[in-house]
Amino acid sequence: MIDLKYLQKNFDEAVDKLQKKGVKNDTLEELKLLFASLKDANSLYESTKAEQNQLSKLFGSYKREGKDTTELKAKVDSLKEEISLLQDRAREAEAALNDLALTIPNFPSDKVPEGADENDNVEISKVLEPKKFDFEPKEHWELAQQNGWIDFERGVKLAKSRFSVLRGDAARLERALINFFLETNRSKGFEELCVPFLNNSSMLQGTGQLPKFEDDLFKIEDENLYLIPTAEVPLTNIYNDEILTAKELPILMTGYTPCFRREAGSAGRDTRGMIRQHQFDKVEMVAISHPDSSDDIFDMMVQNASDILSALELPHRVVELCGGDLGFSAARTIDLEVWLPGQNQYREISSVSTTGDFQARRAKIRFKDGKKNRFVHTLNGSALAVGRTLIAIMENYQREDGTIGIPKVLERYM
RNA sequence: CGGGAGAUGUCGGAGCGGUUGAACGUGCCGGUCUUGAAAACCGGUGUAGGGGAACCUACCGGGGGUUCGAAUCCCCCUCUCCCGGCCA
Repeated sequence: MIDLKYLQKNFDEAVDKLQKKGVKNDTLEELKLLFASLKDANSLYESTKAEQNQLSKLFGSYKREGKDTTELKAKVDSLKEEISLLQDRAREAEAALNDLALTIPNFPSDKVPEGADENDNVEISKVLEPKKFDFEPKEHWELAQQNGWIDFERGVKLAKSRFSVLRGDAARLERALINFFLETNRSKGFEELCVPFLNNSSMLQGTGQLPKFEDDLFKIEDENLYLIPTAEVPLTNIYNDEILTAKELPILMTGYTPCFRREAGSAGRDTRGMIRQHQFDKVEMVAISHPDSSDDIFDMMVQNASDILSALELPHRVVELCGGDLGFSAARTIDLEVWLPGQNQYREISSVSTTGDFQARRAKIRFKDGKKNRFVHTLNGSALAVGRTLIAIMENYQREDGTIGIPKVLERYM
């Protein structure tokens, strides 16, 4: 949730910022109007209500003193009707404002470059040189088939398209990766959590998936529950509606969860192979931080994800997302893209974002700064997407005969 | 899924329908005392919105109702706990 007071006071600046994210002026204009009309409706209701409260108090003392109350009662009765009307109006104004405000994306940070889409993202660095193959490297699905690692057909049979089954060494490798990631994150100070894979609507609103992106989620019929699209949802919302002490910050958390996505808008994209599935494993980092230290934590999280890729000896590049490519909740995002020799391109394997206080406002996560309560900053990032790491290992560690090597750091986990 | 109990501030736990935003304890902050700490004692401490301020409004799980007035009475929902069934 953006800061509506800020919007009101610095309207032009806010419009400017949100244009980077493709929000229309009209929407913000409307938001400003709704905010003003809520204030009006509220103060009118509150002052009238104050009057009624006064009279009701008076009524009490009249009764005690044995005075006649019929005149007083008549007065209050006439107020009551007016109040209920004013209250309805105030509530409507609040609901209208709230509905619209929840659909406004976060302000991009000043560091975010201008740009319309992923083509305008800025490469910051490349880490490790892609290895030269003296044969034509295969794509992961070929290797998967050859090694009996991934059973796409039976995944589809069990569920539907975009589901798959890992078998044998692939399943073991998946498990090894999860352990390796969790252990690495833990050694960097992240507490490991094991959380529910179903979260209720209020949590999904807290992190920004709802109300706008309901179509991207799997919902449980007859229950107010959704399969989580990322561990960011449960990990961030661990502190939903809580007030932390400054001493506790920063809180660094990591967790492994499967992630579930409808992929509603991506028909036809990455249909082959395991790049884009309805269910995939991911190890996530989440930080709840003091506003002053979130920039440093952001850098640390990017570095951590990159270090993990380096430890696996996987070539990758670091990319700063431009305004047009930023997600709804993000103020700033850096993607790590791993080199896939079979596809001959870099593909996203980790995405680290800071949301500033955007999610904290929605999820009401605050901390005591002296006497005052302030919103924390929340950050999240993958370290790493497990399925895509598996693919990267397959393509980067393939040998001419189609067999696949295992990264050294994983040996002790297999 | 069946039977019983409950939901109040950081936590524990009071609360005749009006001076209760909420006793008391605890926690936290400040002070006295102490070589230091503990203990003891004194003071301060909920959240959100509005207003320059005094102050006003809302909140005792959520929603509705009764009433001049509801944490307190009535109805619905949700959740939690205990007993039983089922079950990893």
